[in-house]
Amino acid sequence: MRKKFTEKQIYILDVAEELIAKQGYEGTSVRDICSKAGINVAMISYYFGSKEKMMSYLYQYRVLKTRENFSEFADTIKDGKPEMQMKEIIKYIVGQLFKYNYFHGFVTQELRHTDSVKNELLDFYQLFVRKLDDVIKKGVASGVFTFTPKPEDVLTTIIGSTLFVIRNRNFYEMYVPNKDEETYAKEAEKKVRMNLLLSIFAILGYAAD
Amino acid sequence: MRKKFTEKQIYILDVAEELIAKQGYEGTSVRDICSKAGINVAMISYYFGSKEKMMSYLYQYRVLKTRENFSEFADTIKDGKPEMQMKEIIKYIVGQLFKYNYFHGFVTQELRHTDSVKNELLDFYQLFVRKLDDVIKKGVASGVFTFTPKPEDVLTTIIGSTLFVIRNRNFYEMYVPNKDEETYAKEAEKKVRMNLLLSIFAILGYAAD
Amino acid sequence: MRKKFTEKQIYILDVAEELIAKQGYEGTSVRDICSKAGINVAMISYYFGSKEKMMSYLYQYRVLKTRENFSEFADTIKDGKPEMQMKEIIKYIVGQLFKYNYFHGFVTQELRHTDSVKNELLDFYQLFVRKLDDVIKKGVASGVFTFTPKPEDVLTTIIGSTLFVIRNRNFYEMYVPNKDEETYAKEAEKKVRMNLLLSIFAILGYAAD
Amino acid sequence: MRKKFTEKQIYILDVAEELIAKQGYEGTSVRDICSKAGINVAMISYYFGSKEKMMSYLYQYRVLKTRENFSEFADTIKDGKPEMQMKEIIKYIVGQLFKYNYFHGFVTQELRHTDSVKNELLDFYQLFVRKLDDVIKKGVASGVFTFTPKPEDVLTTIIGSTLFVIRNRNFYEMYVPNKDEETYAKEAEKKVRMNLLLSIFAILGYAAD
DNA sequence: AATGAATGAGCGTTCATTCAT
DNA sequence: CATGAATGAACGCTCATTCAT
Repeated sequence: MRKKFTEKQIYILDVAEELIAKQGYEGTSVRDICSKAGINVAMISYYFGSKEKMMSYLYQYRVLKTRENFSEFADTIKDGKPEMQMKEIIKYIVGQLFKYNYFHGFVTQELRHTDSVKNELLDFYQLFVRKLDDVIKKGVASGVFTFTPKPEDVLTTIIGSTLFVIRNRNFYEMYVPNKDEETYAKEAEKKVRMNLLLSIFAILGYAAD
Repeated sequence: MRKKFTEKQIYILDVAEELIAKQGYEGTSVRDICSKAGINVAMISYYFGSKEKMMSYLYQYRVLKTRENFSEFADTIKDGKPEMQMKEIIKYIVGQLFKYNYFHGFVTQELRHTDSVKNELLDFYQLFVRKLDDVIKKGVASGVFTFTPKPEDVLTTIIGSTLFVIRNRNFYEMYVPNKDEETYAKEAEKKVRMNLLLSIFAILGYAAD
Repeated sequence: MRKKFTEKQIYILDVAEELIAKQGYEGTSVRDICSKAGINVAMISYYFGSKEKMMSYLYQYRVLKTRENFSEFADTIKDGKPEMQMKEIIKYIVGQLFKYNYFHGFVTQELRHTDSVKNELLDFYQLFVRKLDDVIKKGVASGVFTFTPKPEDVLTTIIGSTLFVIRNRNFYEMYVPNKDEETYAKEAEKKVRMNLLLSIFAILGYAAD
Repeated sequence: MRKKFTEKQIYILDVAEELIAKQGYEGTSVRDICSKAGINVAMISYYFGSKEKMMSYLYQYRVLKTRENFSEFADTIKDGKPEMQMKEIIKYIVGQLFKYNYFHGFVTQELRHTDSVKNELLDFYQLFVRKLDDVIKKGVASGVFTFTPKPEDVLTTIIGSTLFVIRNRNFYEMYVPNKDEETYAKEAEKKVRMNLLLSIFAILGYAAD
């Protein structure tokens, strides 16, 4: 059963997420979070039980939101052609990772502690895998795709490449025209998306006509 | 000029690397490291000056080793055909990441502190970019490759996908036949390598004959 | 503007002062102070920020108190005759040094660190110098004193002699009749005061009639 | 029985004395001393047994030297008139304190630990007390002095005033014409000596004619 | 006779958490 | 419901000292 969060709790989770993504879980003290959030140091234990539980709730909360979001998204593309669906999925995943990079930045790094929680991420990834599987199969059946790469590998390429770009900004920005804080993210996102589109459509043996 | 390390220092760095990769820099105490290494708590300050300097040395040491290793590798493939070279590069990078995943697991996460050090990593990545660029251009010139994807994007796909697999074992192991501790790594490495080969050769428009 | 201290802070400062006067700043650990005060080791950082800042506050606090105290004292003698005033000043300074010897015991020894703080002590000493100057000049003008020794030298003799007695108890107690813990201080104070009265009135060429 | 010191030990003691006088006993680490002396960190334990014992030896050594020195001095004045002797004693004590202020600067501050050692200082002070007593009595007998102040009080005034000046340089230098590092000490010494001469001859009721 | 590697204890400080209000 | 004072444990580090050579 999942926890319902109050507005204040959500606010704290947002602050915590940002700091933790920047500084790491251990590198972010409860005092940091509370100070930035303008609340009492005792509040995190008070609201969430402990720092670690807060982390768990933060995780839960973001997964929940992302699931809901993905459902909505899946709906919007359900009637499209496979190649369009694939293109939209790539765009969606890349976009979400860039938008919530705070979250995804720590999700695989900081959750060393809570194994239970990892299963939720698993379920979540499998949502994507299943969706990709559908699209690939449908495309192959309709003849628009030639090959059938494993959906988990396609997902791996999408998420892996995007996270690498996000986490290695000082590397990737050398190849991105605009480097100022505001536009970099947009340019980088575009570049990695283009790369993934080419790469994945190539491996699918997409026969554009 | 770079520091030379004694055997004992290297031993400590190895222990530290493993723990830090698992638990993060802040999550790994000096006491943890010394306890696991069977040495006195004072030794890290004694040998390296401080925990942070140790981190820097660890980084330096591993980059140094990897550079040397890459030079040797580059030599062994310098006379091959482009498609063979590309295949070997992919195999090499994936293999190195799996072998030294301890190191690469934290390299982009834990080095928030030392900007100077990031530049070394940058130089290092650019070694790969240049090599990939050479190979792609040569392949296109000789007609074996049809397209010219950006080398930085190819590198991004290779490293990103591999790290994702390494860091999300509990996801990827669902699609890997053997899951026991010993053989998993080997199987996962093979799977991700195959995926990358297909993916990158597809995007290169490789015309096998 | 100066910091206001809570009762608990003042209590800790008192404990710290006593220990530091006995054992020196470096020789007194935070654990010593907290243990004697019956509080947690974290409290000194908690209340004062750090051990060093605590030292600074301790100094500030005592100077403040002593200044206030001196103002009151100066008022009580302002209408007396110069010889009476001089006598009272000597009595007052000696008395204060004996009473707050903990503080004066370290004031010139332990404040190697904080130059800023030394200026406050300087101002403080100059208060005495000015007052002594007034009294001497008035006494000479009225004919009750014959000579005009420098006020800074008079102060030097008063404070120097008294501190020497306080700090070299095992020397001075040989010449003091009662040596038990309770009465020694009183006897020693009386003896040094008598010596200073004789000495300073002699140098002033005091013509008693 | 007293220890005999080798040249190297004396050298180390000299270095230690200077540092300890500046920074205090606790504020001076064995590493500081050894580093400044250009010797191995283990040497202090090796030569003296421990840091604390070294301190004790340092003390012993300086007292020994000062005793010998005083004997020589006492000889040179033994045939003079009491007023000349008194003048020379004051000059001698003040001079010694200024010359060996390193030593005297910590003698009453840092020897909190070693009670045994304090007795030696006691003996030493009593040498002065006896000498002063002789001179005073002789002067009174010969009619050149009128009063008989206690010799321990005279000594207290001499040592106390001088040490105060040495330890509170930033106070006293306000009243000293030359303040540069080289000449300050000389000027301050002269000023405090003049003050003591006036003060003590006044209290002795010295009838110059 | 002297070294330098290594130790264990203790340092000042910060941590997440608790508790009385 | 929320606070802020207070806690004990752990942190990275430096200390005087020891020990094998």
